[in-house]
Amino acid sequence: MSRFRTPKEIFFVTWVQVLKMRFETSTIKDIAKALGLSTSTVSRALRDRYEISEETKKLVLAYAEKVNYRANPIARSLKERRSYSIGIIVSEIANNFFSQVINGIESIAYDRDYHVIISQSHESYKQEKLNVEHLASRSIDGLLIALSSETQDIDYLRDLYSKGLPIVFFDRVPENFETHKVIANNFKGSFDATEHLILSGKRVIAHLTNSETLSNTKERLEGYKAALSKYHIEFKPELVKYCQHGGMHSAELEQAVKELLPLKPDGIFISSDRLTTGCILALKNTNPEVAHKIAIAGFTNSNLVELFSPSLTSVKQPAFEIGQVATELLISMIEAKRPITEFETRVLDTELVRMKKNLGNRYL
Amino acid sequence: MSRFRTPKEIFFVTWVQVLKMRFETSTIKDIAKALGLSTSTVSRALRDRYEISEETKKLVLAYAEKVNYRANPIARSLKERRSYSIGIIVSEIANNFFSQVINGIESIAYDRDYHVIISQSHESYKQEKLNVEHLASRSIDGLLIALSSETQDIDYLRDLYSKGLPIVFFDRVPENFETHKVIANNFKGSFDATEHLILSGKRVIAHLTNSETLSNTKERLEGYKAALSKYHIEFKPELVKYCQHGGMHSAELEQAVKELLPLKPDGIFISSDRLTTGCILALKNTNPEVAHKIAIAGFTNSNLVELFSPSLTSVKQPAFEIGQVATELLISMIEAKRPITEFETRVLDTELVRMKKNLGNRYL
DNA sequence: AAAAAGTGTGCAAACGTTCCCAAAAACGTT
DNA sequence: AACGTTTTTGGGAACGTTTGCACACTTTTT
Repeated sequence: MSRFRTPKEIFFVTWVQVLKMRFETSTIKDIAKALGLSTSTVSRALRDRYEISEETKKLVLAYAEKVNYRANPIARSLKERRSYSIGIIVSEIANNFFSQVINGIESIAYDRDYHVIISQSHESYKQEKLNVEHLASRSIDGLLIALSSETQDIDYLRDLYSKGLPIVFFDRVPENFETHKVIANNFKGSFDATEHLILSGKRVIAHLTNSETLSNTKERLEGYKAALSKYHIEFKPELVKYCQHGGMHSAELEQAVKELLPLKPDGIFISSDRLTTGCILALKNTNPEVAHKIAIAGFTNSNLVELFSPSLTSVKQPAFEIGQVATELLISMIEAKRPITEFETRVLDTELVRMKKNLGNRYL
Repeated sequence: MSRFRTPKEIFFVTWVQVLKMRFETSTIKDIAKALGLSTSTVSRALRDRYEISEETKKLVLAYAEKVNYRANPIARSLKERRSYSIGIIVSEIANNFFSQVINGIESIAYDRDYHVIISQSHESYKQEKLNVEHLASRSIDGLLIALSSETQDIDYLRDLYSKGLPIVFFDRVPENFETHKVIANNFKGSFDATEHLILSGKRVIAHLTNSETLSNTKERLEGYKAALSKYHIEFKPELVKYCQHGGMHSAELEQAVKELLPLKPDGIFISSDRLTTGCILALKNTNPEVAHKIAIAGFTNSNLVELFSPSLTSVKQPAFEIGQVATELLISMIEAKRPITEFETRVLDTELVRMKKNLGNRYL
């Protein structure tokens, strides 16, 4: 019995394989041959190096144009050991905040000739780690990441960082990790929102928030507390509810609402996009009769808040700008002449969008 | 006077360049050397080829594991002339429909070891073309695309296709382009929505829709017409408003609303996600007094419809599934043994989510 | 006992670039 | 006229893989 020496795979020729034969994309070599030059000269001419005479450059450029030459970025990446691409990790692109951040990132990246690869963690630590490692193995030049709500252990990021992968955190940033970070002014945003609730006469203000471990959870809690304290309202821990999964599971939210309502809050301050919309939904689903009696203020970048009923006061983060700034910092790290040692944490102000009284109250 | 022979660039050493020296990622060569084997053997062992003895395989695998070997996908891409990545073009990731499609795409792609690169056209033809060409030059193995609302000329896609780039269209598909396509059952979705409006007593039903050139615009118009006709309601062309930019500019929507209202519609059927939310916003902004008097039914995949006021009846597309099916078709093309000649257009059913009476009417 | 077949491994070329190093050409200077 | 300089070009290795082919060794067949 002999082993199968010529297994099927050998005859398995895919369409790509057939096509690549005539997917005739001209290379530097072709140009060189056609023009009777060497590949080095052509390469340099195309990259507009000083060593090449104007004449030759013109010649090469014209011919390249004629045959519609496109440099092969893969080959370039291999040679230069970098990919001109940056990785992005967010929990969910369907989240308005993150999609706006991504738009900001792209606006800068494309300008600087980087391209971006987006990955979603879906608020799962496992998924996050998997994606980051996948990206790293695709040799991205840098990473922009907002941690998932589950993430506690960031040693895997430390590892990559110490191996030379530039990383910039945004929105959800770790505490003990020395690199650039870009966040919204969470304290002030929360303070303003809570104060707004107080000024409109609310006294029992609950706080619904994300996983306790997230950086912005802490900051937002502080803002909430500070506002209460300014108006001499006692802080009651039982009015604060944490959602481990960031509102990814509706059960989690309904549970939180269920626990909160018996405490008779007349206002709720909610600290994240997904939680805000999720909470209103849960409220409407489980206790429609009180949904319109509780004033709500929350972080959200939804551009549809004006449509919501019950209406709410929202804290809008400068998402686009956060993306831009983070990208600028990242690219500066990537292209820095020496390892960076001075890191900055940029804090961008939020905007409070007050509920429109005329609309908001009409249906109360 | 001599030219500057040693320009600054020569001394411009970036951090990446420094780092890649010690970004010690072990290669096949290293493994080979360490184990006293040839690179070919190692390569084959890692790819689990039949020619290599079990013994050697074990050895190699163990060592690779030990030094945490990661294959360099760039090198592999260069050699194999494919990148194991597929490009996606949508108009806007912030759009619920598209972000759900993307989730569907990813769910399949990652399983099959492809990774995805997302680009946004922002409903601009120019941007779309630019992005596609950028992706193509990054040697994606295939393309999934929903055309922008501006797009008329798809010759540039034909070009790439004829050069061997597999393309699958979804949602917005061209007519005269022979390839796989995946769409929702737009006719039925529109019919159902329009019928729903009629059955709830509306008789003057306007239709707000996307650019006239889009495939699904036509199909949805037909569904709308068919429902009218079934109930012997005369079709009036002046009740149909097209939005060239798909609602990207609020002025466009406000203009449409302004033109529509004098015709005293008691119902509006809207044919796209962005238009639906945009129209309600425009209605509320320009004519809040009538906003709640007009029944609205529209395509949208927003998971927040329940929060909207005025509430609406929505047509939900099976976005996730559309993404999955499109990806499966694309990968089948990429990996096909011979050029495909039989193409299919998959049509997936939509779901009508009726407005909740108890909520919807409470504030009328 | 020799030939044939089966099995495991290695050599070397290729993928399309970039860039170091040298060589050739053009130009001045003595 | 011979030699330095400056400017322009080319040769060829390298980046990390994959793979056709050749080779050597082992086993089976005749």
